[in-house]
Amino acid sequence: MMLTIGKLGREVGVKVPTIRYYENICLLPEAERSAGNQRLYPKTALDRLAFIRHARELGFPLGAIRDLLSLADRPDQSCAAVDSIARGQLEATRARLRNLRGLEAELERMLDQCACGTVSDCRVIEALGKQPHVLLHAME
Amino acid sequence: MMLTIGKLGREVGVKVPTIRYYENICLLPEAERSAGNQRLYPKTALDRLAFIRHARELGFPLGAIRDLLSLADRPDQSCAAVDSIARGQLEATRARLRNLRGLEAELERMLDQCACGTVSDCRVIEALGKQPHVLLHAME
DNA sequence: CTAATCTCTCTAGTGACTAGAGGTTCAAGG
DNA sequence: CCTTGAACCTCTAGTCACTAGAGAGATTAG
Repeated sequence: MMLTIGKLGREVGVKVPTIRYYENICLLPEAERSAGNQRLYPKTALDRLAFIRHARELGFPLGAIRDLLSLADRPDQSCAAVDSIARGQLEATRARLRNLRGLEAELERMLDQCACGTVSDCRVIEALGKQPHVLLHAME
Repeated sequence: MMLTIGKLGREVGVKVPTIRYYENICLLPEAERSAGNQRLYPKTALDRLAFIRHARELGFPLGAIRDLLSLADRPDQSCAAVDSIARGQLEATRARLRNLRGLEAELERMLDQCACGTVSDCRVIEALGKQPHVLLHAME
C-alpha cells in the first residue's frame, strides 16, 4: 500500500538522497513516517516524482517545476501559464543549441588544423590564445 | 607597463572577482603587488587570461584549462595531449548537442499539442506526467 | 537471532562563479 | 595639501542541483 523511499526511487528512477533533497526544498510534501521514523509514500507520490523527473530531463529548473506543480494542482485555471513556462524552456533550449553548434564548429576547425607536432606549433593552443570567433553570453 | 586588475579585466572581458577567483584556485599565478597591496599584472597576463576566457567560452572546464596551460608552458613536448583534451571537449559538446536536440523535439511536440484550454486538459502537464520519451544521462 | 540491507540526520563538497560587507588605496580636481 | 569618488582589498556566504560520507537506527530474510 505504501512505498519506502528506496522503492519509490527505484520505480521512478530517482536516487534516494535526491528524493530527500526534494522534500527538503519543499518540492515534495513531507512524507508520512513509519513507527521507526522511515518515510512512507502513497502511490500518488509515484506520479508526482515522475513528473519532476521528466521535467528535469527536459531541462526545466526546479523553480519552474515548482510553478508547474502548483499549476497542475489547480485544474480549473487556464493553462496559459503552463504554456509560457514550457515555451520559455524551449527558447532556452534553442539558445543553448545555437551556442553549442558554434562551439562544435570552432572545436572542429581547431582540431582540423592541428598537424600534431610539438606544442610550440600546435594550432589548438594557438587558436585558444586568439580572440574568440564565437561570442557567447551564457555558457551553462 | 603594469596593469591593474580592473584594466586587465576590461581588456580581456573578464570580471574582476573572476580574476581573483582564478588566482585563488591557482589557475593564474599570484600577482605582484603595489606599495598599497594592489595587484599589478605584466602584459603577458593579457594573453594568459584571454586564453582562459576563450577556452571557457568553448566549454572547457577549468581543470582541462589548467592542463592546457601547463602543456602550453612546455613547448617542446608533443601536442598529442593537447589534442586529446580538445577532442574530449568536442565529444562532450556533441553529446550535449544530441541531448538538446532530443529535448527540443519533445518540447515542440508538447507545445504543438496544447489546445490552450484549462490546466485539466493541458497536454503539457499531461506529457510531463508520462514516462519520458527521451532518456538522458547527463543534463549539464 | 543475526546478518545484511535499508534508512535516518547532518555536514560538507562539487563547478564556476557572484554578491555583499566593511575597509583601504589611488588619481584627479579644487 | 585636501577631499572626493572610483577602484581596490579580504573574507564570507550564496547560487543550482545535487552527491558523498559519517555514524547511527530500522527492517527483513534466513
